[in-house]
Amino acid sequence: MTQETGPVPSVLDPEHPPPGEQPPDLDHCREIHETLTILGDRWSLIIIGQLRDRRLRFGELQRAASGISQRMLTLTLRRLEREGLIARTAYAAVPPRVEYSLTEVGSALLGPALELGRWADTHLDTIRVSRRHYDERLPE
Amino acid sequence: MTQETGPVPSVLDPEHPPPGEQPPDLDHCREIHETLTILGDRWSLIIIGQLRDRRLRFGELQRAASGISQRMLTLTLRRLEREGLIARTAYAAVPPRVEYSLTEVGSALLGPALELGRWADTHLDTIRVSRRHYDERLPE
DNA sequence: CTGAATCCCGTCTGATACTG
DNA sequence: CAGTATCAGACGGGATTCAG
Repeated sequence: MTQETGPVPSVLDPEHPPPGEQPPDLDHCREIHETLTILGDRWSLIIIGQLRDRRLRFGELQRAASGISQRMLTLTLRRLEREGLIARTAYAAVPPRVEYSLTEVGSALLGPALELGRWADTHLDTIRVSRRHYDERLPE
Repeated sequence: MTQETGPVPSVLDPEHPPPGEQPPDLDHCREIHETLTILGDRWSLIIIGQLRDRRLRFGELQRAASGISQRMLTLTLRRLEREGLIARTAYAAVPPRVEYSLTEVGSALLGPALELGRWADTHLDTIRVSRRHYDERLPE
């Protein structure tokens, strides 16, 4: 997810806007898609996870999130900073030193992320099997 | 998220593969990214939400998920079926009648989705403000 | 060390038209 | 009704190069 092509539709009941009630019901959550737009990319959650318990410098982050390119690290950090999920601290020094840390909002995301992780742990194997079966049935 | 360009890195600690312990720790979850790849697109969660408590026909789904094109509905349903999150039942009749319903795995996703919804409800306003501030500061 | 700029490709998505 | 086929645009992400 990821492209923004029009107005964000409500995830679970696109027809009825959320009435602003307290318990987020599956029927009144226009925001889940917007949330997925925020961290549905390849790197956001990885970065957030790395920053979970300690602030890190740019280079540390790049090494920690193995495989990310300099470009994508920069872009992802900028966006997460813009959304207010991480904080950027630059020290006027030579060589440059920039540290990133989680904000409260960003930290609050760790819980839901864990929920997703549990679901994944429980069902991902089943899903992989399902894919294989599906692919084997079709080409016949 | 969305593109699959290489081996899926662990989300929260890409360097260390998950040792296969029970409590999914933020450090031992290689799967969250794979999960986000599954439902990080624009429509998957919308479809799943619509199927939460009742099976729906193709046309009903398209009307329920306002805005989705026939093409994207088809593609999304196929993928979700392949992952085993939804089940497709076709009735040999004229006119054709196809119904979609959640599988157990798909239903199990509703909980984590609600968690994300709560996070969104709590913090999304803050995030929107943060974006505005960020955009106002920069262009100066 | 921390980034910005550019080029390039694959994918996601929508619009439209056609079919059993 | 429930799709399939084709076209075209937007965006994500990597590689590489340059700069403060």
